[in-house]
Amino acid sequence: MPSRQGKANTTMADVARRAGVSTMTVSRVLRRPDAVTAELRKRVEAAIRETGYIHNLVASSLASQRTGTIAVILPTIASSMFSGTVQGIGSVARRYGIQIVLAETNYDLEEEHRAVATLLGRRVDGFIIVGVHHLPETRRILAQSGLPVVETWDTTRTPIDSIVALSNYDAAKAMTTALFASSHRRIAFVASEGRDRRAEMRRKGYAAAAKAHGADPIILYVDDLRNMSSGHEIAEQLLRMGQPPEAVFCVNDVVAAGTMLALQRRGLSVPGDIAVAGFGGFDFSRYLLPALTTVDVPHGEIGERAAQILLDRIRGTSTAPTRENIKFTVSLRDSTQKVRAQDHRT
Amino acid sequence: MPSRQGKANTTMADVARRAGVSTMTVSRVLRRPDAVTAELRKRVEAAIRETGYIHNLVASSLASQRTGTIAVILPTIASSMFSGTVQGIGSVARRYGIQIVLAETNYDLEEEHRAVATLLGRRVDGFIIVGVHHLPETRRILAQSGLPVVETWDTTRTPIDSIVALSNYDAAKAMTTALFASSHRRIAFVASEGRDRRAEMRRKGYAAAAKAHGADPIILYVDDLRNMSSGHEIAEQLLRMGQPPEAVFCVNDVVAAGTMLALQRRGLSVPGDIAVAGFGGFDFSRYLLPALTTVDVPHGEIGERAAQILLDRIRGTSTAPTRENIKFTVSLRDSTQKVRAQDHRT
DNA sequence: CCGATTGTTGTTAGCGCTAACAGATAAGAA
DNA sequence: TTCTTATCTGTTAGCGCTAACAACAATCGG
Repeated sequence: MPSRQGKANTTMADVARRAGVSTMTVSRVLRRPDAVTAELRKRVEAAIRETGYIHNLVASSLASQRTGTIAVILPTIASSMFSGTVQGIGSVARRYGIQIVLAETNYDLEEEHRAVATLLGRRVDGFIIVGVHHLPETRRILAQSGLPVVETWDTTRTPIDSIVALSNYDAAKAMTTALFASSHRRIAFVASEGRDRRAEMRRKGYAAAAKAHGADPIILYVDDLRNMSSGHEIAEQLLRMGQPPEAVFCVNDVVAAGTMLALQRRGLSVPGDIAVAGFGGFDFSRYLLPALTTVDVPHGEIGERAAQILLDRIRGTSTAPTRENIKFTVSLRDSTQKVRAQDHRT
Repeated sequence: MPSRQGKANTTMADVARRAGVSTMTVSRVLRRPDAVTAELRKRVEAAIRETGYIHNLVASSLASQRTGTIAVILPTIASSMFSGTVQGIGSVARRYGIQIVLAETNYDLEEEHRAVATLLGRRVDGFIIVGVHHLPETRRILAQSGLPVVETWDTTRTPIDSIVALSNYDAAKAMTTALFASSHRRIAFVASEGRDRRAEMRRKGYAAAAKAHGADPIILYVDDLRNMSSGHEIAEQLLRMGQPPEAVFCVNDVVAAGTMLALQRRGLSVPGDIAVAGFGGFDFSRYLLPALTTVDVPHGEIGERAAQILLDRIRGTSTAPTRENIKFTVSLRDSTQKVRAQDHRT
């Protein structure tokens, strides 16, 4: 019977015919070249070249029950927030010839669920998910699928499967403590109302450290944690306060940079008038003027470890859930050190 | 015969049996719900819920010869360079229920070729590719596949298929001319030796404008156009020059920001001592201090138009190659002076 | 009241590939 | 030599779904 499409694509059978072998041999040349004698391999490879054959991975996936892809589910791909993580994942995945499929949730659990469901439908071989907070329904379908899952960038006692854990709480607490140690006394925190659990944990870590130092937490809220424009809102709020804080610890480096620039734009000196700290150790932070104090997180390492754990589980090298804790570093730089403050010009 | 895997997944047949219909009806409920009577649809939907069935899109793709995915091929996904474009594509794709698969080339044509080949193997329904310069072999397999292709972020008289064109040459020329118009006389350009054609075109546009104003082009080279650290190299080079230029036009905003901050760090004033301009209109540029003069490009619009054109072609709404020209704007801001923006068209 | 039209559901035959196993051949052991 | 054993290639039977068409029921105009 003729093709349903009428437009005949080159298939493995065409290659096999041309090389005078079975399709199975062509398949082997493509997937495990060592399993075929050099002579046959050469003939098949020539036939592939001559016919312009392209291995149909859709059919291959269906037959082999493996797609050779892993899903990476992020709150956001647009901002630079997780690009280091993605790169780390990519470097490992490339080594194993595994493809990555990226999905974005916009910090929305419903969207996350939809992404997971779709990717299960596409039969990815495993999941790396940023965050540990999911809909019960999401946990259910993931567990039911039996696929390996690595959660990351947060910590929990009850991961779905494996976890590359980072304690945002501890990290924010450490930064706050360090700020107190550099003799800042009134320290505010910039947070957002909302659905980002990692941001919440940072706020709590800050509040705990503040209380431990006998200080009342001062929390400023902004809408968008991904945009430097939030810095203007912060600056306004700070200037409106009767007794502004000496230091502002922002939930991430983007907001911190925005805040610092907005303050400077209004003629204030950082850290002279107000010190500013961020979170995340984004690449640009060290180049700002003054260089931004931040909680350095090894973005690439998080991705690499998550990918390695996932791939070990996919390949069956590892069979038990793994937990790995990621270390952070409080990097005190000029934006909070009064000593080396530099003058600044608009 | 038992499953080859031993582990029986819920299939459409299970759902059909439970709902007392044929698999075809289940398939219809999933793909074109209107084509099924409400009564049957409800029964099938209930059966899907009860069994926890997940539509196997791999099998679906193989049978229907459509994957419902499009490939987006970018030089880099990590930097913020193309995140606006991706977002634009995403907003359109979501509307049509189409998934995006992202691939990264690292500005390497060989890598681009590998990405295209793999994605052809995954039987994506179409391609959006940043750039118009490809290996002949890449053009060949794309053309041979018969799939719609939209190239973008550059311009050419011989696109593979459709194009959302931006003239980097004209844009850089316009910026350079604008800088001359604001009475800068010695204007340098920051470029990279290398494989990025869009960067090359900007350099040429700059050089053309410089010559048109009777000035000798001054070109500074850096290695990495994606990293703010390049700014330090530039600052060093500038300071080492006997007669430094009055303005530096950087190939993109990241390098421009890095340069500006590196100059300021060395105690120079921008624009007082040296004016700095960028290219791309990245979000952060307006928040810098001073705000960065840049060539504003409608990132989101590029993505939206490319996606719209591609999807029209996939759906057969449009059958002929389309060309669309994207407008850019020279946004003169404080880093060079204070004048109004002007419009141009590629 | 009947053939034609429209709308809905089922049947059949693959989509293009690979797992599992069988068969063939060469190499090594007894 | 004969019997393993190891290595390579081919055969068979799906993987789970949907396009195309057939079958059937409902609706309609004359």
